[in-house]
Amino acid sequence: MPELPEVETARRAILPVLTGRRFTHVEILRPNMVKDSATMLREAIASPVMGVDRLGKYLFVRLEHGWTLLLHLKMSGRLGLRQSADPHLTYERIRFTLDDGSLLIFNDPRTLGRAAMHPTESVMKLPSLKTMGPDALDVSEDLFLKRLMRRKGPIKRILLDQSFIAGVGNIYADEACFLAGINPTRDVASLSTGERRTLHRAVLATLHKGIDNMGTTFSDFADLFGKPGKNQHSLNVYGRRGKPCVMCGNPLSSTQINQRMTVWCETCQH
DNA sequence: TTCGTCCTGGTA
DNA sequence: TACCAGGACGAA
Repeated sequence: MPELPEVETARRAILPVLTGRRFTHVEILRPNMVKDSATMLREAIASPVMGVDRLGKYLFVRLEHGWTLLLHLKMSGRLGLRQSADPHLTYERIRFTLDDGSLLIFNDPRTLGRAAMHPTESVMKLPSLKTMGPDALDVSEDLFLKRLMRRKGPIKRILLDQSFIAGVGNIYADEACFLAGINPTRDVASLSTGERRTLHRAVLATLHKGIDNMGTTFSDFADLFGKPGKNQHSLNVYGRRGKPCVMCGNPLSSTQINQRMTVWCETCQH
């Protein structure tokens, strides 16, 4: 599931490939993934690429002439690069042809991913973006404490809320809580200042480790050339419900928060 | 605030 | 064959 580290890994991979190039063609194999912006996508796509930015889990491919190609990988999307003669990837949904003949592929088995073209000047006014909080990697301790002040409800739910900080998803939320030694079901209002600081450090450390490991791969995520990340080997709680805690050996607990599987250790997280 | 929906491959 | 995974959005 692409979260901030997977999206950042993708951004770093496509940045040198796309910058200065131009798309010559876009082939939309799944219209539901571009919704109503197919026409604009086809018309604006030929503008040269100036760069690739990221905010939370969104990628912004900056094009000349005031256009931004917005990509969200959602659950199972990944970007791939191949030559036209290479075999197809298994779930190719959108193919972007580059002016050197290579293909940037939006691969997505579940087709929940989205691609859209918007004028750069108004892209941040989109409903999904204008309420978004700061990127998790850019949040200082002071800002984290300040933004946490007004919040209540289970800590896990706050971490998943993209209007709080952007980029944390189910995997890294559970891992950050484990690293902080904080029970993800606890009401955020009950956290001491010290615990809030610890949680902030844990969120950053968890995300940076994910990036250093080139993302977490179960079945879907891989880099541009199909190489999987290796962060899945570093996970302490995600996907390990009922299994022994890596710290104390007691079986890990689980519950649903925000309809998301949440796993933690009753002994090590308070 | 909570729940359903979009989607479909993988697994039990 | 039924169920599960889940990010974001929209409806109740």
